[in-house]
Amino acid sequence: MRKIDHVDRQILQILQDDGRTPYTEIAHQLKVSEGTIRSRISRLLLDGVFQFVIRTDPEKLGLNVLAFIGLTTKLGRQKEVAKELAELPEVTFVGAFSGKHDLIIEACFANNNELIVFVNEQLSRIEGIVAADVSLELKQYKESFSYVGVGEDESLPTERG
Amino acid sequence: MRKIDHVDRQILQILQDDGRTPYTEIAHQLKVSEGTIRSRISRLLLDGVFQFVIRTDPEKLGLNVLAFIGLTTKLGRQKEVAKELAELPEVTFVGAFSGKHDLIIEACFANNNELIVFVNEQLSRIEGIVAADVSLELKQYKESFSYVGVGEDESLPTERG
DNA sequence: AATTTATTTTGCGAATTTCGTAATGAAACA
DNA sequence: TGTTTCATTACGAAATTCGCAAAATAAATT
Repeated sequence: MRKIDHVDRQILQILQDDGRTPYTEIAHQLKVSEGTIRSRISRLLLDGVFQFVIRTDPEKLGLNVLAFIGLTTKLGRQKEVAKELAELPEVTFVGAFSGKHDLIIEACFANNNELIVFVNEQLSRIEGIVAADVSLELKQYKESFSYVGVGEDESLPTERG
Repeated sequence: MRKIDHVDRQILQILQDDGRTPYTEIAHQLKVSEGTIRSRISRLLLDGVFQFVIRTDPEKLGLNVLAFIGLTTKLGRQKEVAKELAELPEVTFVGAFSGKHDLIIEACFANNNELIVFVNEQLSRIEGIVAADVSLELKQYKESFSYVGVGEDESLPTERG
């Protein structure tokens, strides 16, 4: 995979704000040709560095309850539990972690009742979940889906499988 | 705000997979005119239902360490702490929660060392953080940035401020 | 250092998409 | 039934994307 240089990062930065910014516009901002932007974007896409998506506002879709749930799983069942959870549409995030909880998931619901039904009925049905620690989101202060600009170029180690 | 109907949801679903799908293409798939797609999308954007963004792969950007950190804050300092945290580029998510932790944040780093430096130097500098409970992400099983298709239309309560 | 080789950038014309806008159609209301 | 409102459609104009070949750059080799 080719190294991601400063121009690439600038492209990503721009697309972060508006994923539909025309190539011509990006080209103009970065003072290169449209073809350059196009070839770089298609390379970044090919390398799986980023993808075009949309970000929806859960509240506007009627999902007013968002919860993080820390799970303790029975030894040896973690992976299976994770995969089962990932199948559920309410669950928007599943990760295995070190620390207090073996798995942490994020899920969203229309209301508190749906949440409690989820915990009591859906989670309890999954074999291997020992405990669930629910945290209800009261207010969101930040959420960024793009990691551009965190560790700059120099932090990039040479290569990686 | 106008009700989000099935066509809107289908549009969002398509854009979820590829945020650059042309209006003409969506129109063709949904068997309506391009103008309809265009007017619906601009309305959804105006209503803040969604926005065009990109999703970058942290690993491809050299960010191999992702952590969730549960924070306990001093009573009355939660909001200020949250705002300070939101300013940090490493921090990609900040939320206030009910439950074990007052705040939960997500942050990413190039390596473990940067993480420990962050916890020991950045977090400790913020006035009002009582305790930090770090969970290291070992594996990610699912992450969806769009909530379309969770609670279908019928789950949408009438209106909301 | 010179030459080859590989890669990136640029510059067009053609195809496609988006945009502006006015006409049409459909639902809500009086 | 007539009126108002709002969504959909149609279509030409403007802008964007695409395909591709030439030029420029960078990297590798001798």
